[in-house]
Amino acid sequence: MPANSPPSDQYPTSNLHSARAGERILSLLDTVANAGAVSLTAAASQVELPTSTALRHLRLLTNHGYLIRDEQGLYSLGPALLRIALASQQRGPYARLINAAQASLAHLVDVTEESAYLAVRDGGDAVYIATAESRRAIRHVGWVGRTVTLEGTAVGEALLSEPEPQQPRVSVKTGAIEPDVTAVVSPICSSQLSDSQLSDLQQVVGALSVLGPTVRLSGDQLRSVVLAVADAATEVSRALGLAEMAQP
Amino acid sequence: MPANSPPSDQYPTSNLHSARAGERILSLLDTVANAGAVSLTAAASQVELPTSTALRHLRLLTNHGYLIRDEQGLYSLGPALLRIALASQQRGPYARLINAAQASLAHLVDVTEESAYLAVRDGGDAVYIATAESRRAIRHVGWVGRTVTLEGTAVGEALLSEPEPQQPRVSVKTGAIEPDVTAVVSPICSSQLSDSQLSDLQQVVGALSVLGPTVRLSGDQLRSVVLAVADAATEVSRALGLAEMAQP
DNA sequence: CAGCTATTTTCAGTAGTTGAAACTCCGAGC
DNA sequence: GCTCGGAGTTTCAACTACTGAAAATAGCTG
Repeated sequence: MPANSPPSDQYPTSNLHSARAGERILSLLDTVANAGAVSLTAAASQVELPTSTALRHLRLLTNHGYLIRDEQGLYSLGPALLRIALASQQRGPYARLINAAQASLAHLVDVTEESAYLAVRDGGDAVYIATAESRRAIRHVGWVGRTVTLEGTAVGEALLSEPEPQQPRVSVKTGAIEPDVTAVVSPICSSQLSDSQLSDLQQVVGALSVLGPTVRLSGDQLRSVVLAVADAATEVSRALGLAEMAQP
Repeated sequence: MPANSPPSDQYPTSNLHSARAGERILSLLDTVANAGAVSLTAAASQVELPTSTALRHLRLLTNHGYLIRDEQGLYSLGPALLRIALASQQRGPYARLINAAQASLAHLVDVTEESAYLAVRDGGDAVYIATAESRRAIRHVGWVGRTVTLEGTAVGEALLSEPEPQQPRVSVKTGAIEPDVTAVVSPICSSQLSDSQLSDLQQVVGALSVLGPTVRLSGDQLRSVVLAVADAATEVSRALGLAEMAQP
């Protein structure tokens, strides 16, 4: 439960007034997205607003197709939001990252026999945005679209780490989110080459995770997974760089 | 270009005040989604706002992760939207539809050798929300997340048609959106069984489209595609009904 | 360096937003 | 059938959060 993603640091939050109406609208949107389907009163109490105010905002969102209201009066995500979200998945700035990572995710599954994920930062959280699933009977599934805090997690460590393109650091954590699950994560760097000077300033743009039951991730097995993840991350970073050449 | 989706009819638009700030924020989101990557001034002029006002709203969206701003100052869709997209694909009200359709989409590709899409209504437009791609060298791709008008298109005809569960009507149109592309579309019905009385009132909830180059869609080939699409649509409608039984 | 354009900040006026309260609707219990 | 309670909707006066012109700043280009 990543909370109603509060203004989230990471961005300088230069405060020229605080936009109350807007904040509230976005909070409501978040609430509905997290809950799946909410009633007016539930949503209102969640964001601590009088129902009359909440109703007005929810109406706005509904009139624009961002939400829909079913016959029982429950709000859920609407087609307009889906449109934008899908557009972002296909053509947005993350599309290239997802493309570049897909092959490496599959390869990671082949080598490690555990599920592999791609994660990016969203404020103070990490979101898993793509996956390749392990083929074993017991496996880690269903985290695509989920968000976890950056604090005290392996993904967090990776996403917040300093960019080190050549020798990516690998983070390993056990039971940070769920008990008996071990995560092996390495950051993906992109060479944001600023046009003016060719000195490319590196930046961490995502992370590759391998997630599996702790019992299968220890000793030699763990060691080989760590190496595989490190390799995969460098591979993706490189692929990203090449893609950048091709399509500026 | 579906315009900055204006309050869009279809919804009763009960007007208790008009929420200016909110309207503008949503317009800006739409603008960025359509444009892909926009500068402040471009976005501002698009929605006809002074840059100072636009800046404030764009900041809000950025602070919440709905947009991101690259080093050149261009705005594009942010990670929060990705999160919502994936969540909605898994748990949202369209998840069931997407699930029910996935198999039929794949089957349609096998049978017709053309790309197949699933579309739903969004105000006065249709949005393509899922696809299975043809495996032929020349094929229709990349329309997921795209929106087309309902007027004069085959999808439009299907989505606006009266629900006829048993014998779904198939619409065929050539060159409505792009020249040399033919669309074959059939509506998907769901039996929204209202709890009180068991008389289920049918409703069109989506549409299956097969899209391909006109040269390959004529004569006998076209005839067989029409049949395939009709079958697939009934199949999905049926699957939806069953799913409803299982998970109320 | 001068001149341009894009972006950011400031600030006073006011129109847009707010929420308590009153009202309606609907289902449950008696 | 009538009453009660909770959820949703509407109203409206109060007020503050929003607005946008203008001025300041940053970033290019010749």
